[in-house]
Amino acid sequence: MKDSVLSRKEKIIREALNLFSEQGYADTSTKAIAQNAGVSEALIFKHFGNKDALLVHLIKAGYRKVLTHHKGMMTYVDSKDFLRKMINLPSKLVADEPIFWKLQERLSHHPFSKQQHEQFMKPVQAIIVRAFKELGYKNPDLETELLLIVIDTLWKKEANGELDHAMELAILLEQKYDLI
Amino acid sequence: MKDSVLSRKEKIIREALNLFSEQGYADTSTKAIAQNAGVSEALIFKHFGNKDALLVHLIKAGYRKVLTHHKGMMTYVDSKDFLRKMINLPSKLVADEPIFWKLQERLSHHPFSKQQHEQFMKPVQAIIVRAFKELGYKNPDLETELLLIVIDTLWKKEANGELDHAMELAILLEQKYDLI
Amino acid sequence: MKDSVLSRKEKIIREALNLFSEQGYADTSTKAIAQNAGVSEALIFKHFGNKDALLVHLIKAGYRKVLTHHKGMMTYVDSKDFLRKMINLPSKLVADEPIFWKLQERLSHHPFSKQQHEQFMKPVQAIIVRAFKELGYKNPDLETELLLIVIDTLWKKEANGELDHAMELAILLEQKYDLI
Amino acid sequence: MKDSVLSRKEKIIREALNLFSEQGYADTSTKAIAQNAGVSEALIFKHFGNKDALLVHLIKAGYRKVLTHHKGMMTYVDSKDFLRKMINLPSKLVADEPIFWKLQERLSHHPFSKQQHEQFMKPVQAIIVRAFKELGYKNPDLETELLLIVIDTLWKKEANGELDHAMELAILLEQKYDLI
DNA sequence: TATGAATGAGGTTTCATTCAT
DNA sequence: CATGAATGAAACCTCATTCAT
Repeated sequence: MKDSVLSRKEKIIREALNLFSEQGYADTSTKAIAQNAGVSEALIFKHFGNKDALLVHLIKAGYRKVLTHHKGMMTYVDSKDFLRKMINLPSKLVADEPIFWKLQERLSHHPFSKQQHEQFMKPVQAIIVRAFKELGYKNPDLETELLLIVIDTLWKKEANGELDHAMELAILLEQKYDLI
Repeated sequence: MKDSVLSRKEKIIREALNLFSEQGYADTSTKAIAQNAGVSEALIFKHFGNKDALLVHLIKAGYRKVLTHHKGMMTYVDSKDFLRKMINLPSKLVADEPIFWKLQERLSHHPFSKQQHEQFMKPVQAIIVRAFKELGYKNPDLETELLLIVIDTLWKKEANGELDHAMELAILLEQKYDLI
Repeated sequence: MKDSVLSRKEKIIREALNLFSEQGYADTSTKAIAQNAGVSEALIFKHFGNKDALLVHLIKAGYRKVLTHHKGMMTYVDSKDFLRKMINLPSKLVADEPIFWKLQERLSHHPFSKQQHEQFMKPVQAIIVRAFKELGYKNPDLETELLLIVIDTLWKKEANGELDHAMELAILLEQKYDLI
Repeated sequence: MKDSVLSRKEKIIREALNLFSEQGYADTSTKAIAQNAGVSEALIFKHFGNKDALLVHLIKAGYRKVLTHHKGMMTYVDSKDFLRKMINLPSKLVADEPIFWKLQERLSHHPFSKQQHEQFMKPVQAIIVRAFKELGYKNPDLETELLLIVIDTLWKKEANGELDHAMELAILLEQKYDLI
């Protein structure tokens, strides 16, 4: 729609994101990206060097945006508040950058994608453990692992449009953890 | 080790399974499969027609084996017993056919893989709903959705060797659902 | 002419030799080779792996042929005889495998080409030194270096069709070294 | 070191000379030249039109410099003196413009390079013939051809750093032609 | 003068697949 | 049943070059 105000580089980024997230990395040719972006194939390589570097750029840029946007989201007020935030994080993240998270889900086996996601999630883990501890849970580490599993699937399904009752599920979880 | 007693076709199947599950479908060439199987590339096409049909064969065969092996697993004795079975299903499945489930996880976006998995899981869903109903849960559908989410991630992580405390997690879940 | 009796692989070899020797390695595309050989481009890679390996094959095969053909040429009867042989070697070599030596000249900067040629020439050097010693030359090493320089240019020019009086030059050299 | 006092055009010339002479013409991209020169790729085309014209410029400029520098070198005093000059020409030339002669050697198949070199050498040939005639050689033309062959290899090897005993060889040649 | 942005043409290589034997 | 020889199509990428600024 606002095609004309996007630079060619931005068009490439947009179409690469779209195609990678829909068809996967291997099944998206640089030619297809170029055509969808209305740009010469060579320009992709001028801007990003090679196909993999384009993907890496997408992922880096995505996490950068996510981090600046959700900085406040990670702040710890009290244990219950934090767990509530965690439970609702998937919906918020995906609502903000739906295509990026779809990409992240589809490419979860790409080494860089994997690494970045782990790096993004690592700090969270420790805080969840702390929260469960404060709330007197018997096995905070295991509780954390379980919650992270749920969260992990929540954003993946949501990004894929496979989650019909995201909000209800969040509420159910909040009840189960007695956060409400 | 028992290379010599495997037919050429079986060798192809074995190596295709290995490679697809490790590197994905698109990143595994028929040449690589043939080489690993010690077989001519052409033989793959004699036996399976084309690359996609080989994958379809793998998936069908996998689910066939799973179904015959775990028929009893699905039988409904009582609600608590069934939920317990469901919670422990991932570990059992993956223990039985680790590579198949790794494949299934890696190829979760392949249309046939997806379809087969849904078909495999559909019958279960209804029974879980029933179990939750019998146990007096307020929102059995939502509870089912949540449990299925957990189960889904359990087998995926387990198949990928990313689950360290599978058993403890199962026990934790059983406690949470008051099954123990 | 005898196109029909040449295998496709041999046709590739023949045309690669022709084109590389005429236009150089970098300026000869694999497509051009394939077209001249009446063969698909992919076949080049099936047979040789990559373009450089094709060149290496050409060079190796060339020296193999040269060595088997000129084994006797290198035998030492007496000093004068050997020097005479050396002086006439260029003409003989080029007469036998003109295109190969043209290739060798054009590609003298390619590392493998260079290496193979040095390896081919090294044994000769020592024997020439010995011959000059036996003939009482004051500085056999330097005399050898000079003779090798002449020989080196002789085959290069001859391979390039730039030597009009090869035989006369050989005779002149034989006179200068008092071999006649 | 004196980077700052070189104009951009001169930097291009310098780096093109370096790269062409080291890697050859086809294997040197205009991008590489621009990067080494710290200059935009487009500037090469502003200054020289196209890649080939840049090479032609290099060659022309090289011979121009060589000619102005070695004008006296070609003057004929007497036959022996001239032959002595010819024998020592390679060392002198290469000492003066080592990279240019390396370029000339590497690009000996480029039509313009070839043509210029022939044009540069042609006048010399006639004078060498005259010198050999004056010295009473039986076959002055053939003697000239041989001497030119030696000279040709001398500067090529010297330019390539493959000549260890240039001076000794020159002396040896002077002795052989009785010039000392 | 100098550049950054852009591209068409072409390069090498890989791929899934076919076919004669 | 099994293969070796062969290929068309397409992949990623590089190149010399142009043009607006």
